[in-house]
Amino acid sequence: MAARTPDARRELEPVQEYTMRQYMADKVRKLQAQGEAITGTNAIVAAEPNKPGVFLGVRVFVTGYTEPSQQELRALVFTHGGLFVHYLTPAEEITYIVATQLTPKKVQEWGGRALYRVVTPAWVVDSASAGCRLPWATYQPECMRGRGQASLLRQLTSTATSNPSSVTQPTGMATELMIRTAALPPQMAANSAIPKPTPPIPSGGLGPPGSGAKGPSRTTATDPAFLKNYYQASRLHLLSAFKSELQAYIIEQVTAAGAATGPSRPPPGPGEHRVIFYADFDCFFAAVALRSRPDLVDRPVAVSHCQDPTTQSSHSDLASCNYVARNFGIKNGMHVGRARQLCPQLVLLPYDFEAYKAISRAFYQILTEYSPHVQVGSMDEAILDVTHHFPADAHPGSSDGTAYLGLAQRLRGQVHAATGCQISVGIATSIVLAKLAARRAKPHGQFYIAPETATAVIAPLPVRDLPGVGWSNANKLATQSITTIGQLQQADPSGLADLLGPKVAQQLQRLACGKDDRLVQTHTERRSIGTEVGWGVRFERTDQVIRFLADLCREVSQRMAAAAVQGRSVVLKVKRRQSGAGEPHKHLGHGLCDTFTRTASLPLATREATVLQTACERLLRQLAVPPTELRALGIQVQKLVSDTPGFVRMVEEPTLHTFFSGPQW
DNA sequence: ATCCTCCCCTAC
DNA sequence: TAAGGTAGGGGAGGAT
Ligand SMILES: Nc1ccn([C@H]2C[C@H](O)[C@@H](COP(=O)(O)OP(=O)(O)OP(=O)(O)O)O2)c(=O)n1
Ligand SMILES: [Mg+2]
Repeated sequence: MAARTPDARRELEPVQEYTMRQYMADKVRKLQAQGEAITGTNAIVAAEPNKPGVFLGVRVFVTGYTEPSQQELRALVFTHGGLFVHYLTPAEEITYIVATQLTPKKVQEWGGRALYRVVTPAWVVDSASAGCRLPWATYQPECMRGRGQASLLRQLTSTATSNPSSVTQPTGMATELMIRTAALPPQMAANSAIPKPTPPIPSGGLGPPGSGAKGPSRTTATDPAFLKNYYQASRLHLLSAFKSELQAYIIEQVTAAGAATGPSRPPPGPGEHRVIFYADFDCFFAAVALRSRPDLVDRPVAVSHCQDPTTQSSHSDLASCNYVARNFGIKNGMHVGRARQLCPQLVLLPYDFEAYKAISRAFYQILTEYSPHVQVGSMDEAILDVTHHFPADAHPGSSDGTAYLGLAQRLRGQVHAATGCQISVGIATSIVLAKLAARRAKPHGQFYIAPETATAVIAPLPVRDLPGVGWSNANKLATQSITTIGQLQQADPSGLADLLGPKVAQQLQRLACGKDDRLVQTHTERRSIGTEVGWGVRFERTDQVIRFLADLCREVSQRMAAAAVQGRSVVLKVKRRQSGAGEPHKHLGHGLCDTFTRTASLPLATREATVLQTACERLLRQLAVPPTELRALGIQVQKLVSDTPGFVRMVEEPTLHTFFSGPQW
C-alpha cells in the first residue's frame, strides 16, 4: 500500500475496509490539508463520512475544469459511497461523467453512449446536499443538451459568468474576487502612478511593548522580530536556505578550479557510460544528535522542537528519526503524538542547526575532492559523477562493480572520520538507479546496481521509491493496482498518460525501466527567489499585515542582493483560512486553507524592497482577504536578471568566500 | 503553436 | 504549545 502523507496519516482514524475506499479516505484527508476539520459547504456532508451513500455503487469520472474543484468533487463522491474512477474504461457499467463543458470531440464521443451519463458538477453537489441522487438528465451540460454548435459556442463564451452550482463556495478565488480583479485596469497601472509603500505605523499598538490587553505573542507574525526568530527555528527554512548556499559554493568551486587549472574534463554525455554515486547521510539530524548522546544509539530517537516527554498529543514535527525508531513505524515528518503512540519510549532530542551546517560543509568539501561534478541534493545528500575514476578499458563488460564499491568505501570512511556520521552510497550508471541503490544501501552501506540487472532488481520495489512519485501520484497509480516499479514498467503508456499527464507518465515509466539520461548538474540557472511563512500567521489589523509584508520584501531583497540578481515580476501568495475551519491541530499552523497567488509585472528589473512592497500591497488589496483570515503570506520574484558583473556584486553580495578553504581535485 | 497566469505536486 | 520553506516541473485554460 502506498505510503500516506504525514498529514493524512495524522488524521486517519477509522480504517476503511476497501482499498479503493481507503485511497479516497486518505485523499480526502490529505486534501483537508493536514487533517483539519472539513469546512465550508462540504463540511455538511464530508464531516459525516458514514452517512448512507447517496452515490453508493455509482461510478463517477470527472474531467476538465470544474467548480467545485475535482478534488472537492472526489471528496463528495467518496464520502457518499461513490466510486471515483481516474479514467474512463470501455464502458460496461453506467458511469457518470462530470464536466462543466466538453470539447466537440468528446460531445460526439460520449453523447451517443447509453452507459455514459454526462452531468455538470452541480449534479454531484446538489445530490449530496439533497441526500438523494437527483435525476441526471436535468443536469446535463448545455453542450450535451443542445448537441449543436451554437449552444457549445455559447457555453464556451459564457463560462466565466455562468455558475450553475452556486451551492458551493468556489475552491479557489472567491467570485467577488474575480470580479474585482477583472475590473482592474491592466497591470501596467502599477508602473504609472508610482505609489509609495505604506510607511511604517508609528506605534498603533503593535509590536512587543504589549499593546494593551494581550500583546502579540512572541511567536506570532505581529511581532516585529517574528521573521528572524522563525527562520532561526525553522528546519525547512534551513534546508532550503542552506541548499542554495551550497549551490553557490559549488559554483564558486567549479569556476575557481576552472580558472586555476583549466576547465575540468566535461562530464560524460547522455549516451556515454557513466558511474554515478548517490551519497546520503543516514537519518541525518538524528545521527548528529546521537553524536553527543552515544548512550542512546540503541534506543528509538528522533529530533523535534518538542522536548517535553510528558506531552502525549504534540503536533510538533519529527524532522528525523533513527533506524531503531523506524522499526516501530515512525517516519520523518510524523507528529510527536503519533510517534509516541507507535513507540512510547521514543526519545526526543533537540535540533542543532549549526552542527548540520558544519557537517554538511565537511561533507561537500570531501565530495569535491572526488569529483568536480557534484550536484547538490540537499544538506545531507549529493550526486557525484565519478566516471573519471575508472579508465575506459576497465569497465566494458566487467562490472561486478568491485572497483566502484572500493571507492565508495573510501568515501564513506572519510566522511565518517570527518563528521562522526555515516553516509550510504548508491552506485549505478544513472541518477535514478543510483538513488534506488542508495536506498537499498541504507543504513551505513553501499550498493551497486549493474545496468544489465537493473530492471529486474528494481522491479519489486515500491513505486513510491521513484523520484516523482509522491503521495498523489502513488495513490493515482494505486487505483490502477500499480504499486511496484515492476508494475509500472508493464503499464499501458496511454492509460498512464491519462492518469498522470503525458510528461509525468512518460518520465516515470522511463525511470521505472531504469532509463534516465539526466546528467549530474553542478549548476542550473536560478529562476525565482522567494520567501513564505505559513506558521504563526495570526493578524488582527491590516497595518500588521502590511508591516509583515514589508519584512518579507526586505528579506527577498536581501537574498536577491546576495544572489546578484534583480527581477521583473513579483508573485504574492496568500493562504486564507477556509470558512468553517477551526483552529488547526498544529499550534499556530495554517490549517485548512485556500491558496491564492497574484502576479505583478515590474516596470524595471529591481530588487528594491520598497518597490516590491508597493507592488505586493496592491496585490494584497486585490485579494481582499480580511487580516484575521490570513494563514500564510509569501512573495516570490521571477524573471530574474543577473547584475552586470563587477562592482555591484562585490559591493552588495555577502561574502561566500569564507565558506570554505579551497578546492583540490 | 506558444505564452502567460494560477494552480498542484515533489523533494529535502 | 511551536517554528507547515522553497524552487522547479508541469497541467489547464485563456490570450495571442
Ligand atoms: N519531512 C522531513 C524530511 C527530512 N527532514 C530533514 C531531516 C533529515 O535528517 C534531513 C535529510 O532528509 P532525508 O530524507 O535524507 O532523511 P534522513 O537523512 O533523516 O534519513 P535517511 O536518509 O537515512 O532515510 O532532512 C525534515 O526536516 N523533514
Ligand atoms: Mg539522509
